[in-house]
Amino acid sequence: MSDLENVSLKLEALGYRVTPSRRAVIAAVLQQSDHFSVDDVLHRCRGAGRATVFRTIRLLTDLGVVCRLLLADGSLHYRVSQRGHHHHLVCTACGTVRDLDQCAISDLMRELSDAYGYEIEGHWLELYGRCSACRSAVAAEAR
Amino acid sequence: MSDLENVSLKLEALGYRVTPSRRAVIAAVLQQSDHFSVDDVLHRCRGAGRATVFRTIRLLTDLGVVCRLLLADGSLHYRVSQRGHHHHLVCTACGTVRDLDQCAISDLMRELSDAYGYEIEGHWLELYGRCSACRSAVAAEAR
DNA sequence: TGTCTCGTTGAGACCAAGTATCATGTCTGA
DNA sequence: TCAGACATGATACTTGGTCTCAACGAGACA
Repeated sequence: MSDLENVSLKLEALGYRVTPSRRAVIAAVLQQSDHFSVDDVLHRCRGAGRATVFRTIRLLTDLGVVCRLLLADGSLHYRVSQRGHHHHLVCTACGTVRDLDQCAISDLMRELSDAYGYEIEGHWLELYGRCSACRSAVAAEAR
Repeated sequence: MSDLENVSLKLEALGYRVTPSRRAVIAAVLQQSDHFSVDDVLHRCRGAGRATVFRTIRLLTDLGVVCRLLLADGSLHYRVSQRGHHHHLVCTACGTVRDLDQCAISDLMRELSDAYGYEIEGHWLELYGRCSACRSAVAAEAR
């Protein structure tokens, strides 16, 4: 079963209609190999209106099909999400993103919860750096 | 020496002029007991123009006098910063913010750096939850 | 078949946050 | 005194997103 059908079934199961516009947006989103902005999706499905694209992406975010990604410059992008809660490691040079295998700070949250008396409900963590490929490219140039 | 003078000296040391508009913005920022938006500052110093307020707050951010704070709803606020790099614990009920004493994930970053071959340059971490006061208020109501 | 309901649509107005531009004012150092 | 740099406020613009609204269309039901 394709990803598109998978997502369509998810939507239908929750009582949402799978309209041609929604299919177009979902297909455009699933085509993206890396992270993307709403604008990228808008360009890929000219037929669908701005509002529809925003609505559908929000829907996909709520469903966990895509996740939000805060870039180092503060702009908000999206990314197809293969798993549940996780974090990102963003290369500031080439822009590629790696998902971290699991939420790396659950222990930390327990600690903080005890130390400060907070009941921690959520968090936002993004890490920025240079991937090994970009580092070796820079090293090669320097030589 | 007051905080205002302190910041003024910092600015002057870096070659910036301390103009009446800048003083007004800095004073308005320092008056804020908790986090604030640019709009809050705009309301407090009517004399200064929008652009000047934005410019001055960016300057203060670069100087480390204020830090940026991402709220749970995604909106960007600012907060007077008493220390260097640190993170925030935001109460989603009453909105108060606690600074974490130190960067809590430096160990984690080393681990990830080794595991993924990234040279980690920066990160963004915000934690959201309910403070002990809000939790006990809810508990009292439930009784 | 007709019609009613309700989710969905696209267009476009609107909003908030921030930046760019520009004429003008002010400071500073020669 | 004067030129040049810095800073200003007003305002237009950009970006990213939401709201509104009339129209559409699928499904339920008589």
